[in-house]
Amino acid sequence: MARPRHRVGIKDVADAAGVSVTTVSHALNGKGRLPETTREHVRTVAEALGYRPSAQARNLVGRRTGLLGLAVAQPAGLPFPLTDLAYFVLLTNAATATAMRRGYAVVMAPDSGSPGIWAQVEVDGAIVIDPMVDDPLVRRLRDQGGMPVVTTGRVIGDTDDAPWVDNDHGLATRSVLDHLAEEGATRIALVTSHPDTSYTVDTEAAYAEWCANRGLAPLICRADQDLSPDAAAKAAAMAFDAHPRADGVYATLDRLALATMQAAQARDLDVPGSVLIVSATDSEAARWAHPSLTVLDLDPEEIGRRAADLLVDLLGDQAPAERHVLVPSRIIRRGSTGAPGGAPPPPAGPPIGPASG
Amino acid sequence: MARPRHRVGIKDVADAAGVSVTTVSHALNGKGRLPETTREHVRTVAEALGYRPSAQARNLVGRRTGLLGLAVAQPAGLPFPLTDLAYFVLLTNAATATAMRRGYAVVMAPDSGSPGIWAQVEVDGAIVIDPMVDDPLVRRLRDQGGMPVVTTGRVIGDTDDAPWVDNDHGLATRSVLDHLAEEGATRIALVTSHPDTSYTVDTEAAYAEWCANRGLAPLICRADQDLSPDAAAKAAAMAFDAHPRADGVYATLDRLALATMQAAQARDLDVPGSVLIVSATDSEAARWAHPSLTVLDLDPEEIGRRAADLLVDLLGDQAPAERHVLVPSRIIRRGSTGAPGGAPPPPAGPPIGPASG
DNA sequence: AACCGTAGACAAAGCGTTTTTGCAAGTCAA
DNA sequence: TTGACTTGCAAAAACGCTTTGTCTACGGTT
Repeated sequence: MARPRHRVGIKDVADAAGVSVTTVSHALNGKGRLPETTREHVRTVAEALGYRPSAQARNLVGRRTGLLGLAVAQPAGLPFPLTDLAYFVLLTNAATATAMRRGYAVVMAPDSGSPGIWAQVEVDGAIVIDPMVDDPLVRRLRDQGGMPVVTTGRVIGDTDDAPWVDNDHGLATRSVLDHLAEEGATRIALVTSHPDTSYTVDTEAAYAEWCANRGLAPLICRADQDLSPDAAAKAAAMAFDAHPRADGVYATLDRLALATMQAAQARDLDVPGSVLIVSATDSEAARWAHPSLTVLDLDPEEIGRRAADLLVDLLGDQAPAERHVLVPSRIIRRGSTGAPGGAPPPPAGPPIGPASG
Repeated sequence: MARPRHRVGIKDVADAAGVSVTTVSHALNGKGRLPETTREHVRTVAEALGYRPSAQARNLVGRRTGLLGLAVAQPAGLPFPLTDLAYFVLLTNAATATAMRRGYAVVMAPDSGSPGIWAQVEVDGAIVIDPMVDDPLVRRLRDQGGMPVVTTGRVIGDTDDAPWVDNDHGLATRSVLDHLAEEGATRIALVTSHPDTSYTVDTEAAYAEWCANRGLAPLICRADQDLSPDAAAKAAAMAFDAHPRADGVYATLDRLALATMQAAQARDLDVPGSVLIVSATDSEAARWAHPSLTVLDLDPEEIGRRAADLLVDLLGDQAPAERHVLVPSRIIRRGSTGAPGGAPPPPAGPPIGPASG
């Protein structure tokens, strides 16, 4: 009751339970040899006292930091990641929550150049979002004490057993293309950025194969590296200045899809009347566009959760169930492929990819 | 050379320098009574050995966690903060970098309901972005061990000496309104969200006063709490369905400004020909819109930096220079107020607000 | 009866720092 | 010359946990 401000430590629990600190530690951590009765007793007392072990002390003895790094790969010079911000925020929040539940705090920072923030702070492991081909940040982090690094999206050029979490972009691409075809598109273009991440590579490959299977000529419009509005507009224009022009477009980023829509409308092509458009990422802007954009829901939250789980597994004693995780995605049909435009988002389609869990 | 894998600790430095660990600690931390020569010597040796003190051990003895919380106030139920994502990401990155430079890691999480993640993780202090009136999260954090909490934007209803970092939204509002008037607007409406954060309150107040000073009737269009596209559209519509209708609009959020532009264009009102629009926040979408939106650059990075600095000051021994920081903002003129539409963003106007630093 | 194995518990040794205390040697005033 | 400070450094005690090693009973074996 009149407890001193003194935070309750393992010693207090031991005293209250009439046992030694060793026993408390063992009981609470499932170590040592103790009868279940004692464990239960200690647990009860600890609970009653509101005991919460000090992360600092625990980390000190365990020679860990209790921190997980969360880095977003970021082309040099750009203030923003290329990844859509909403995607990134959802992923991040989910990863943070999961990591915390498992005893780790997440510290987040952009890549930002050579020495970088990541040389300063010590973390036990790291998650890198959307790494580039042969990503230097991933390499640096791995070198730095040989810590485990989980990537969301594969690192093209990496060894086979590097752990990752990803959507099945090949499968997703095929189902988007099927959807466009079903809705009547006969000449489908791919508007994408430079293929330097696994999802762009996978998407291009799946697109090329899909076209080949149907005897169609592929039309790939790549935007310049920097993804400026101009670059996006130029890439989008390619789809409509081609002969015959595209009547369906799959864009790998919402901003590319929006640029495509602008390009179409500038040419008096009605969306979805004359052109169907699908974006691979969802965003505020995609929902607000006129018409609203049909998108792929990549379930960034699940990606974040699984990445954090995988990383923590890797840090623990037992090996993780699987070093590679595929997260299913699904199409959200909106106005740009003819779904009835309206306020409440229409129900999502069936999941694409392996079942979750 | 053939050092064992053993990470270099304070003991190693002491041995190499031929002094005790006490001396090393004192020398490196500027404590104790040591001649400058000894300090210098120790520093040199430590540097040569690449010594980096263990944050865990340091925190353990200092009874701190070395963690700063970064929470974004988030209306219940919404997956996203109301704050623009880009604003939020820039602020966050800057705060993280600053905190790290000063020895703290930043863990970020959304508010997310009552018990919340913040009851789990222990932090030494926290930054809350854009708190609401009488924000419950701020209250909970303060109660929780009496930790210092810095807010970006004031908590309406808070005591006077609660520390905060903010833009001078009153000043900013006046300069936006002046800008609109200069460009020819005679009837300027304010499109805003419900006044439950300090910046909306300040903006409404400044707007009302500005109108009163000129004998103009104010026209405030408030969107519903949830800020859905529909709510935004409805608020925007008010500005043009009023009689006489608005020929200038200041919107307190980029999505409101975009909705306003859509509403105008739906009524065949040319922007900027017949209606001028300014948004209080910048974003990807604002830059991409047609015409691109004139916005206020709130300098979220500076806000993040100053908030982190203020919080760390508060945690340290010495009191911070000032408990309240005003960060200057500036207008970025773009197409929606008649700036020549084009690729390179036009040079920014003069700063609004007190000089930085 | 002497021996062994084991279940149950605990004391004590760290983990890598900071901080407190102590203690020589040197400096200065009386 | 003597006490009273000061200076420069080190030994040792935390900080709050985990882990290792040890010790005592006690039942079962030879």
